[in-house]
Amino acid sequence: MEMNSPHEKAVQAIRYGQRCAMRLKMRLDHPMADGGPVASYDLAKSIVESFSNAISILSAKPTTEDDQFSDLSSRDSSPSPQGSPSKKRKIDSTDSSENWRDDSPDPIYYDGYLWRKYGQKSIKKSNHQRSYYRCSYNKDHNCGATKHEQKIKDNPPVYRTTYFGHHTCKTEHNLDAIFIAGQDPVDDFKSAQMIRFGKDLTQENESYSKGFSLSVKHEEDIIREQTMDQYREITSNDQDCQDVIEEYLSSPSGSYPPSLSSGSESADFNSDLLFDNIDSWDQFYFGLP
DNA sequence: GGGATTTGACCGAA
DNA sequence: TTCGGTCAAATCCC
Repeated sequence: MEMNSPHEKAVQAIRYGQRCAMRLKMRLDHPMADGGPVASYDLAKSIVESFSNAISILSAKPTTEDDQFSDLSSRDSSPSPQGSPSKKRKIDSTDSSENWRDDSPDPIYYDGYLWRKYGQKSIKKSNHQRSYYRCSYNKDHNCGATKHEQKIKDNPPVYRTTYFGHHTCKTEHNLDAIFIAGQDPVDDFKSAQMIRFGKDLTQENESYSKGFSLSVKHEEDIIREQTMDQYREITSNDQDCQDVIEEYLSSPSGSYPPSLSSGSESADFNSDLLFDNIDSWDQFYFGLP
């Protein structure tokens, strides 16, 4: 599948979100109609994901040195410390290859691993404190992975997370597998595909230890709440939704979007998802079987 | 009560 | 001596 420029990818992501928003709007306007098997929550999830990905793509500026160290992944595109090394940079080429840094507009709430905070320090040359974390399995599995996180810019906010060491716990609690299973067909989307929502994670949790599952479930709930907040904001913009609905209704076939016509790009987004199974969106983004 | 976080103390490197 | 990383007791929260 040949991908287009980052700008075109962002447009495709936005269009996809627009289609999902349109369908959600239709469902809200006509709650008694058969809206298909896809849950409204899943539609909202896809909307948020697609817009987040568009933002991530458009925010990337690989021209400056600082940005070359940035993987503009947010909490809804959290990094896999070892999952996508191509998107990260070594801090020091002479140092161990396990050191990575990651910049994000938000603190990284979830990056595929569980961390326990063990310290916080004021840094001389910074107005912001640095927080120190080590892997929660530091003792259980003798995992030596650590990271520290610090706000390095105020406006716009940039949080820098620096990772150290290997996750020796990874083989037994490999949440990363959820994130990096299979190869994503669109490389530039990798940096924005780290969140896992709802039932998929819940199903995965069943295979983990009790405590681990509870911790992950907690983060999942946080993410779900954040998504629902964004969902409410989206659906509150009624005029914009109405414009989309009108565009949809004006389409002779009723299919969406009427303007998604440039051939190859429509193939990259599974429009069937809008009327069938939202899980295929996960397959598209996360490469899940 | 137990696990997670906070925060001042401690320590080593520069 | 300063600074950054870690320790560990105190505290918080479920």
